[in-house]
Amino acid sequence: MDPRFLRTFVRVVRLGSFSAAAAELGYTQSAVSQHIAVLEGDVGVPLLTRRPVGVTEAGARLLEHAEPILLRLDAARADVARVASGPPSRLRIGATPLAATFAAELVAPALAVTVRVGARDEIARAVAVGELDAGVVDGVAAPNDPLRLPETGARVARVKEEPLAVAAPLNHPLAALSESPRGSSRARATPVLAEHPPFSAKPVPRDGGRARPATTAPRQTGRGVRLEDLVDARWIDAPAICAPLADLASLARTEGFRPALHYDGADLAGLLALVAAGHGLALLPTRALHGVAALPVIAPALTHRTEWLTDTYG
Amino acid sequence: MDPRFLRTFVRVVRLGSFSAAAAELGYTQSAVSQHIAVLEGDVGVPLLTRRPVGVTEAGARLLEHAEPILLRLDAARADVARVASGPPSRLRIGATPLAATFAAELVAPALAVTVRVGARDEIARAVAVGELDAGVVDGVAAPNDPLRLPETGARVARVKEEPLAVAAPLNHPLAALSESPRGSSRARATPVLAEHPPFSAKPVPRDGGRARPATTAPRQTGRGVRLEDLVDARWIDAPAICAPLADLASLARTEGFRPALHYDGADLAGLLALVAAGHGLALLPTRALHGVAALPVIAPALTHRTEWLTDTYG
DNA sequence: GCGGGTCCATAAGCGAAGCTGATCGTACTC
DNA sequence: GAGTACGATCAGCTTCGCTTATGGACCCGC
Repeated sequence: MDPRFLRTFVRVVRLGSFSAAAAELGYTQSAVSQHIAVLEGDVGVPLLTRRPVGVTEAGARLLEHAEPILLRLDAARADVARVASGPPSRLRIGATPLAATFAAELVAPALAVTVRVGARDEIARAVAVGELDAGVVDGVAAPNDPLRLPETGARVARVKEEPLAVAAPLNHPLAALSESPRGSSRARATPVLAEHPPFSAKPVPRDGGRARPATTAPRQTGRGVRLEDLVDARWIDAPAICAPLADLASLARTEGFRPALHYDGADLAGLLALVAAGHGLALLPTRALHGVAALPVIAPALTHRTEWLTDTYG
Repeated sequence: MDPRFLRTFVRVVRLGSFSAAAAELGYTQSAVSQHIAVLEGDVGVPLLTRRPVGVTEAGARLLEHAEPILLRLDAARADVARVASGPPSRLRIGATPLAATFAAELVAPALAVTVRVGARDEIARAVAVGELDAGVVDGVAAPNDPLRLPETGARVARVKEEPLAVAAPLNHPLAALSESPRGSSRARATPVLAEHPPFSAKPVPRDGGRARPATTAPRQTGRGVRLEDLVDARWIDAPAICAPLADLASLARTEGFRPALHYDGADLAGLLALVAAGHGLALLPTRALHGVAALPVIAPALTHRTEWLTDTYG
């Protein structure tokens, strides 16, 4: 179970080829073949099929352990390197597109700061591995539920939760439910802060003392939409921005959300324009909506959550 | 970052001695010294102090990654071995003392079953590593919060949540608050099942689709006690049974729960006898109480949670 | 203060592990 | 049926990691 072998195993599976993996990893094809042979000899069963290359059942089980293990090894090295190098002179921050607005308001302007925008898991990995000093990521989750990030043992320092709404064109039949029908004026949502540490000062270990309120958030009972009633609506899937529809199925415990339109960009404005033009609905934090109707989501209980990830010096 | 080196690093730290670690691991002292030297050369900073042996800051950071990594490696091997060996003929179940009662009611009596009782983390580790086929563990957590178990990528199949109560002698001044003052009759609590999978059939990946209800549990507003009002009471700490007082501090977000009596056993009857005799209070699931007053806990929101851990064949 | 004991570091040597380059076998293509 | 692509296997060499042996620092009893 040498991590080097696990690494080549993962790469072989990803590329579907021994030779290609060898090329990427800087080995000869022979070495890769031997790596896999050693792993298979170790566990006693074939992990891969050959011609074509594919994972066996046993290989699949190994694979779902191998990636977190390798990630954690990198995180360990990065963590140690951080204490060795002391507090950084410049701050590298990563953020998901919607969360990027927080990066500005949270950073002390003392240091040279660079901000990198990327996908959620990518940011989380980069923070774990030390490429970034901090990250701000967002996503949809049940209230007080942490976002599901790669397991790195990283820390979540601050948390913010905001209400979610379904973005719809202003002339949508359900727009009457909108919290405050508005034109292009800035949305005036009242964010529901998680009660506990609304931007607490002290970093909290991710799995250890994960921030958790003793009481539950106030239950919204007023008008709004139930997501399951919108299963058959036209949805715009914008996975780079917020709540990929594929994830929604498990979050809302409802099958069948199918995208009518796939939006591959990371910019909010383009998505909102599509919504406003009636191409479909999108699930977004209320705060982010303008120029469209915001239908509050009353069921299931979901919030838009923003987490601030740091290493120890964060 | 060879896992073998990490393993000896962990062992050296635990034993505080190179030589002792070498003896336990079947190496020579020289090999252990070289292992540590290689690790230190790899990361570039000292991980240990010598004479006396202790962890440096960097070493501490490595240590908190090393143990989960090693555990996960064992889990990976065990997971692969399981698919290789097919469904087991006999079922080995582990359980924490209070959860053991569930093991009986949940197991199909088809297979030869052995039950092993142990501490929570020990059971979770044994399941991950394949020593056990399933485990039933319990603990105190905020509603809908998972128990904090070692990270193994294991699965939680079923979940049960029950109300908690403070066990007090029947003549305790607060006993009037008791839900139903009773003598030695069996407690008649109405367990609050987590709404989602009240013993659902399908295993759920621990971090993936972790069971999470869309709505929040009904809020108990009736009479009862607030834990913070009992900070200065005499508590019996029975960490082997339920809710070590040390953990309570973070769960209840209240410092200062100090044990007046430390109970080192794992049997409930002995603990209840101590409570009944007035030696102190204990926090336990209501269902487990008899012969004592059960003061419902109204704040903070905590439940007694039982989780059913399985490998894939569970 | 000195000898002995304990403990970790270092050096030398050796066997095994792991990588490369070359070759072979097989399946697919045209 | 020749050509090509890809993985398995073999031989040889380098490197790694273990042991044995030794060295140096600290502690203790007398």
